[in-house]
Amino acid sequence: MSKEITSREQDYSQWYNDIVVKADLADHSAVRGCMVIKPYGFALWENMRDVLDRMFKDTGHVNAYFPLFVPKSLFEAEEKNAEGFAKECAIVTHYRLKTDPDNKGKLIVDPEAKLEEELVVRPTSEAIIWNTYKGWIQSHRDLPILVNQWANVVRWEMRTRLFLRTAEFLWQEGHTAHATKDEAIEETRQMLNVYSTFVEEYMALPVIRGVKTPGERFAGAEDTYCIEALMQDGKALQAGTSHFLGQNFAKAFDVKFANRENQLEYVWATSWGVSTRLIGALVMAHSDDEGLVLPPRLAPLQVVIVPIYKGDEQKALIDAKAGEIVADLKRLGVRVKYDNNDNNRPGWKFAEYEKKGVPVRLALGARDLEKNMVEIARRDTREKQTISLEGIAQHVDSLLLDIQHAMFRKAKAYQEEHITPANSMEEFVKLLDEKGGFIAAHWDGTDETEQAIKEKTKATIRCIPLDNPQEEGVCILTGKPSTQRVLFARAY
RNA sequence: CGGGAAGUAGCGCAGGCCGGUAGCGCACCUGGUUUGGGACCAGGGGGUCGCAGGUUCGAAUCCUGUCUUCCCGACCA
Repeated sequence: MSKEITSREQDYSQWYNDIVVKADLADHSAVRGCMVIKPYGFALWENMRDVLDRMFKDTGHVNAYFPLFVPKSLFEAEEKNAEGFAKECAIVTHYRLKTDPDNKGKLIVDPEAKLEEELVVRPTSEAIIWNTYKGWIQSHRDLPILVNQWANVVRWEMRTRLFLRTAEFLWQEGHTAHATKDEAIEETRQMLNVYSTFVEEYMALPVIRGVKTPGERFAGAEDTYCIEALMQDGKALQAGTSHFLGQNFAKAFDVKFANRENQLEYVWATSWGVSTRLIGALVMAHSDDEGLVLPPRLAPLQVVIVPIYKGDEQKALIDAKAGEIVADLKRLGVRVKYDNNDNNRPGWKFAEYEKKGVPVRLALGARDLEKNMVEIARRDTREKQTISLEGIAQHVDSLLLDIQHAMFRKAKAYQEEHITPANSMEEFVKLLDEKGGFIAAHWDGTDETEQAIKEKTKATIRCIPLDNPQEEGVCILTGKPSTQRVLFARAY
């Protein structure tokens, strides 16, 4: 049992906080609700970012950068979007400080330096981007525009948690413009697929792809598609969203193009994003009471080699052998570290690298060397075995792939076990309290019913799955007819 | 933003009622012995007691304000 990490059983929230801090992913900062992402956590984000960036480029997108500040008049142009974010905006009202005449050495806001128009710190960039696109688009030949930006955004949250909900976070936001509705819808769905592929194949986390109900939809969107993942405590987490924005922003910012018949039409839009919240999902989906468990494809460090020796003579021999293994692994593209720091003993290193979620550990001692063997331990199952050093690099490389797949299968099995049908409110509440996970239930399709269920149970409709089977039934709350089950859950 | 708890060395905590030299464990530094699951011995360094005011001869301790974190609630496209 870890000395530093609260067990999941004892306190799931504290367990999560402990992992994030003790595995060196992030820390609280002096700014309320804002975190410092530490080098190890940022390395993880960089790996995620690099994979996603490649996937975006492979689907024809290019990167650009738009300002942090949005003039209030632009921000309010798309009314629904503005209203949706109004309550959580940070606003810049002044541009200068001055020395406090009554309190030497202190600064005050200079009342003379009030901005004529306030600047909203972007909670998302649709407004500034669509204002810009207006100047980029005249003809159908200018379309589509397929732009992504990697950026920070600010949402003034009341209650924050590292990675899951912070006042400032890092994300990418794709903003595309299209000549036709169908093409925009196709883009929205394509990016949803990019996200689900990334989360499943790289994060080893199965997701449900679906569409949000009007009540859960992005403000200003016609349709919000999402991927929903399940955490170990049975709560759902929205891992990514892709919005079909219709012509809402084109109309708000007057963005028209001349079609082939030289008639002016409003442009069709999408936006889509994933954030550092994915790191929170990764932690909560796979980790255990010993610490972080990382999927090999994203782990900053995939393999650590720990030497076990008595005296400098043994150490020199082990150093030499480990050097060969490191070189072989690097040739295979494996991210490996040989930790022969003499300040810590092997047991300490074992615990340390388990805490940090390194997928594979090799322990190499004098005894092993004599027999040409090595002890190999996998982080996901914590299994250990002693195997031959012959072909060790290839063995490790294929073990990394095994771990990647095993982590996905385990999470997939958990997800499948936690999608449960309910046919009455009693059953629904009992399942929520005792089992958690997604509950598939009939719903009459109204916002009122959705809200009523939320107030009663804290569960929300996470999504209506794509390709959802159609099935006659009655709403669990109102008894009105329904044609399909939707997925409810308590969520982050 | 409401209700509760907390903030003292890098980390975890004691001290606080009852004001009077700021402590313990881990970590850190030096030396030595060690090294197959979080080593041991000896010596040593490190603090504006979250911050700002106030009471007092004197404040970690009492009073007021404020900031940050955690838990519960409200909020969360």
